[in-house]
Amino acid sequence: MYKTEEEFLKNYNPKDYDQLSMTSDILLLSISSEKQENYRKINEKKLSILLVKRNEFPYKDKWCLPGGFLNPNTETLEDTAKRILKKEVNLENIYMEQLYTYDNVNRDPRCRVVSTSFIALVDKNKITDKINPNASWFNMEFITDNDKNIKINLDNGSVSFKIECKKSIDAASRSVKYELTKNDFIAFDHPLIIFNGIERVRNKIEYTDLVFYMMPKYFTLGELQKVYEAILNKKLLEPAFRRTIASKVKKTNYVQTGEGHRPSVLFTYKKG
Amino acid sequence: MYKTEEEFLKNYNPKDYDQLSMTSDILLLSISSEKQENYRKINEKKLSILLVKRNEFPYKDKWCLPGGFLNPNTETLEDTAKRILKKEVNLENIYMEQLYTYDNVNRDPRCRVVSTSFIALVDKNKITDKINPNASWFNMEFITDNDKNIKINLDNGSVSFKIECKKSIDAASRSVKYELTKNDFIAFDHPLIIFNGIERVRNKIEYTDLVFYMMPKYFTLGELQKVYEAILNKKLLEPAFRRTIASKVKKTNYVQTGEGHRPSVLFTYKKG
DNA sequence: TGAATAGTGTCTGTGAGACAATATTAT
DNA sequence: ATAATATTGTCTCACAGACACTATTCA
Repeated sequence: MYKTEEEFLKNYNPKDYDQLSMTSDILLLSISSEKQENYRKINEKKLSILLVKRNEFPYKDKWCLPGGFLNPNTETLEDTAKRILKKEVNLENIYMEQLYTYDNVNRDPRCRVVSTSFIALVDKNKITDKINPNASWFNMEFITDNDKNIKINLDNGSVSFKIECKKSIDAASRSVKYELTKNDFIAFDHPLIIFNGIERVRNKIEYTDLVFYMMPKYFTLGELQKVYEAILNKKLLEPAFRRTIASKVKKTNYVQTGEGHRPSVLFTYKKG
Repeated sequence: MYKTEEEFLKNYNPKDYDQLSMTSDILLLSISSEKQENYRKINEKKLSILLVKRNEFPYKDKWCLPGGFLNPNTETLEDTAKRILKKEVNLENIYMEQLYTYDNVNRDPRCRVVSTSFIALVDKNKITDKINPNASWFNMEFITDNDKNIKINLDNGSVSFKIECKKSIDAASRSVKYELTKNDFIAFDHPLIIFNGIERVRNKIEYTDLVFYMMPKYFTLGELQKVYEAILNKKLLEPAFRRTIASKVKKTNYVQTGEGHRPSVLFTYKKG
């Protein structure tokens, strides 16, 4: 055929083959802090995610993860994700990691679309203005402690709905598969991305410092523990928690007062 | 614009937007067993990977991972990977998991190609005939114990070459990045896939049963330990290894004899 | 004063690291 | 007999789970 690579490349036309579109979808996670009626009680912590209400076909009026099409000429998938986040919540330089690539043949009714998903973590307090009016934070509540049937309630203050799935774990590879059993409000296969992303974060906060991307600069160990508990959806023992977290935090000279109980020392994240 | 989703979809033409091509690349791993001169010595175990010699542009005459273009109309990326494996090594129903999606804008000189990579594990003994003549198993040798600069020697009996990289670990997320420092023989960004894949397998054999996909039906605990050591690139203590592996294996009534030392009991994989 | 959280002490059991000792084979 | 591996015993140390105890604040 061709004698040199240059010659080959000059004659190569990608349009001779079937092509496809790709999107980046972002699971943006943060922590909500809900004031309690009882002044003594500590603020409740919940994991929350950003959803966007679609005002175009397909899945018009359903909620979905922020996402958008890759520009194949200029962008990496992470570039796309960053561009979308900038647009939706006006945020830059936040933590992001690739989650998984979703590629069911019929996952998008428009055409063949393969989507690479990303997990992004942020301290919600940093987001103040210029959030897309169609975007909204939903607090997550894990309804079941059951490890097989996972029920999640999503609530943004005015809308509330549930997604449910059956989780199965392959014995040998420990890889997790989710079979969606309930979903009336979320578009595409995005519920699966949510389930998988939470799984990833749950695993990783046990052996990484990922939580701190969602924490404010100063926090108490009690708050930090509540955040762990919200993500893992289980109670932790205080002494054990403090022992294991000790190497990751640094005590400050500040304390948090005015709360009807012994004031707690404020800590910051200690790298390394 | 459109009043119904059907109407919208009828008028939607993906060709109005820039599209791209995708490939699946497969890191097929197995274990080699090398006879020693000394009849008493146990067979040496090495991790080995399948590479294919390219006989077309681009990267003509270089080696690469088995891979191929996704057919966007019919296939998932895993379907593509399976089709390729069937073609290259005539194997079906082997273990496979998605590794990572590689999407540098210029990673392929032909056009924009995003590649999703898969890890596949197999017991090499099952592969006997009908292997693609351009494909070849390369034994891997980790030259440095250094955790930052990773040097891997690849050898298929007639060709031998090295790939090297600098590994850096993000403190907070524990995510690993590789910067390629030496590679003269492997096409595309496939060395990165190799480094990442080995990392994944190393992590996962510690808490999953993945090794057994690469083991024959019957094996001794000594062999199994050698396999772990080959993958992890470090010596393990025997009593500790046996304690931890105990729940995953089942003793049989067979022993392996004829080897100049106390015969060892043959074990099989025990699920659950 | 008391409700509520903050923070510390310590006992126990599990499991990995380390080293030692014994067992069995082909040449 | 010996080299080489197979297999088991056991001591120690680190660390998580569990529970108990003390400290401090504001209404």
